[in-house]
This record gives sequence, C-alpha cells and structure tokens, in this order.
Amino acid sequence: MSRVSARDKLLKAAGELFYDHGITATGVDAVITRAGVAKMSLYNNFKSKSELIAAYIDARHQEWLDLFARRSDNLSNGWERVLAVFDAYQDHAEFDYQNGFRGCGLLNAAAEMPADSAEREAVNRHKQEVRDIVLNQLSELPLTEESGNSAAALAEHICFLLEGSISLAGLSRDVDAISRARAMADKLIERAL
Amino acid sequence: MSRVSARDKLLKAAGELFYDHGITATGVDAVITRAGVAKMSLYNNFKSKSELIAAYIDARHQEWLDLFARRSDNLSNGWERVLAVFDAYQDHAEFDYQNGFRGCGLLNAAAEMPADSAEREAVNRHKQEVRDIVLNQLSELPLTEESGNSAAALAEHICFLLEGSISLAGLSRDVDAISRARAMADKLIERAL
DNA sequence: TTAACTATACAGACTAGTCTATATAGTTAA
DNA sequence: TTAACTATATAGACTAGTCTGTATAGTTAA
Repeated sequence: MSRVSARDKLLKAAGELFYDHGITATGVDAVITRAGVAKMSLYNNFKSKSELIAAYIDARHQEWLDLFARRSDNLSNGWERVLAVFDAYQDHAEFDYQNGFRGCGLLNAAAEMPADSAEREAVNRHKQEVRDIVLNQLSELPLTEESGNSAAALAEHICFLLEGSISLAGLSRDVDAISRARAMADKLIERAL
Repeated sequence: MSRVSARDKLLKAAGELFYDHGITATGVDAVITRAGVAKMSLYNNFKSKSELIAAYIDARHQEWLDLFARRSDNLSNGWERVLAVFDAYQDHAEFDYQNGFRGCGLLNAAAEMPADSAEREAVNRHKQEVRDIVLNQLSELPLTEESGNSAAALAEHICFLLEGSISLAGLSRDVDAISRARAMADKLIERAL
C-alpha cells in the first residue's frame, strides 16, 4: 500500500510544521501525529529531535538548490543565472504563500538557535554556498573593474538584497518585494558591465 | 536599596534571554530567576508571557530608535542621516557581540511566530517605521528622478541592504558586513544625486 | 494603611526520549 | 512451496522533567 518510508513521512511533516510554527514550538508528538507514524519510527530514523532538525535544514537547502537548477538549466549566461537565484526564491515564496509565507526557512531556523550552535553554522554554510553561486555566475561576465566594483563586492550586494527582500517580503506579506529586489540586482549588473 | 522596579528587572532579563536563546526556548522561570524577582511579580506586571513578549518587541525597537537619535542628532543632511541608520544598527551589533551577535532581535522574534500573529505584525510595523525614516531623509535630497530611481525605490533598496546585511552578519559572525552595506548605500545615494 | 513585593506550593498540560512486544513485507535457502 | 531470517514498521505505556499560570500567606517600605 503505502510504500512511502516513515523517514520520508517524518521529513515532510517536520518540514511543514517547523516552517509554519517554528522549530522549538513544534513538539515531536505533533510531528509523528502529522506524519501518521509511530514514535519509535522517529527515533529509529533519527537519534534525536536535533538530528531531525539538522535533516530539515539540509532538506530546505536542497529544495532551493533544486528550484534553482530548474530555473537556471536552460539559461545561456551568468547575468540571467544570477537573476534565476531570485526566481528560485520567488518560486519557494509562492509555494509557501498558500500556508502563510514566513520568509526563508533557513534564516528562521537559525533565528531560534543559540549563537554558537551547529544549526546556525549549517545555515551559514548554505548561505555561503548561495553567495558562491552568485559569485561564480558574475565571474563569467566581463565586469568593468572600477574602484570597489569587484565581482565579490557585487555578489555580496546582491546577496544582501536577496536576504533582505525575503525577510521583509515575509513580514509584510508582499511576495512581490523579491521581484523588486531582482530588478535592483538586474540594474546593478547592467551598470557594472 | 534596589529602587529598580520588578517590571524593569523583568524587561532587562527577558531582553537578554529572549535575544540570546530565543523566545519560545526561554521559560518564564528562567526570566524571573535572572531578574531576581518573584513569579507573581511577572504576572502582576504582565497578563501573560505573550504580553511580556510584546513589551520585549517594543523595547527592542525603542532601543534602536534611541541609538539612531544619538547617531543622527548632530548631522546636517539627509544623506548622512541615512548612513546613521546603518551606524545605529552597527552600534547594536557591537553591543550584542559580546554575548554572541545573532542579528536583529526583531526579525528573530518574528521568525518564531506564526504567519498571522500579532507579534509578526508588530515587527512589521517597526520595520515600516525604519523604512519611513530612510524615505524621509532621502526626500530631503535633490535626487535626479531617472526611470525607476524614485526616493521610495531607493529607500526600499537601502532597507533590503540593511536587513540582509544584519542577518548575514549575524550568521557569519562578521559584524563588518553592516559597514560594507553602509558603503553600498552611500554609493547608491551618490549615484542618485 | 496601602501597595508592591517575596517565597512556596500547586494544577494540569506538555516535553523528549525509552521500553516492550507485536505485525508485516521481502529475501534467502532447503 | 515452505520455512527461517531480516528490516522496518506498529501501539501504547512509561520516566523524569518542563511549561504557563494561579493560589496563598508573609514581608517590606512609603
């Protein structure tokens, strides 16, 4: 009948509950109830709630990587692929909007964790990866190297726009803020060429 | 001896614990212990933990308004006062850095709350107020009105930089990211004149 | 005296995680 | 075909502690 593993059911349920209500506010009982799974199935697949959280964080990042791959696959140059980074986030936002868009799940997860936690470090690594993607795409472009106009600085500028717009879009329930940030990034790249 | 009211002790303790460990993860017992106050003093001053959270959110915002007022008081024009918005956040970041900087306390608080909560709405109002401050300062400047170069669009761009840089600064433990965002905003304004 | 405070105890629901025992489906081998 | 074995799932009771909020009685200071 149901050939979906308990592990996948748990990750799906945790993904929904953690994103909608926050991680700390979501108990393991709520997760197993939503997953329709026995409690021991949680603890057979994950050593602890912390490990489930870590898997959730990785899954959210992978989810975004997949959305980005789909958006950037058939694009011909770095400029367009940088803009596809925004498109991938917008896809994600519009998907979550039905249940209540609350911004980036990774930043939200980090916001609940102590400063030196492994979870915050994992989110940091994922965000660095996004920045590296932006930087790699920009490096393909013939940027005019004015003072302080390096690809690295431009990549950071674009990432600030990205994360800022997602947070404020989630707060003000205005998903379109992400596409306005995309237009800002577009103009920045145009000026840097 | 101690002429500090129980209410103020509670707000101070809650401010530290909520910021460092998150709101949901902080129990009222931890707050009263840190405040050195009886539990009934909490419930005499606040109807519930929710009301303490609301007071915490307002206090964080007021704290930033005070930092901004101190930074912008003796400045002569809107350009400088927009940059003072970044300075005020940097002051806040450097203050928190001793205990572990975790980005903006208001965005972190919002990240723990459900999509339609009063707390998220309060944080949204505060962020709108920051944007209005930026917009008001920009409105004093003689901006050249190119296509899509309105004061409103520039204000939004600067706010994206602001929030994005604070979040990423908190994640990567690189407070200097805020001053790099300040430099980006500076150049944007220069170009818009 | 009045108001704000303290200390302690309590109710009742919830927390993460463990335990035993059982069911079921797929694989392997005689 | 039948039997043994393995992996994964289940139910549900249980521990030991935490959570918010309340109740009660005593204390301190203006």
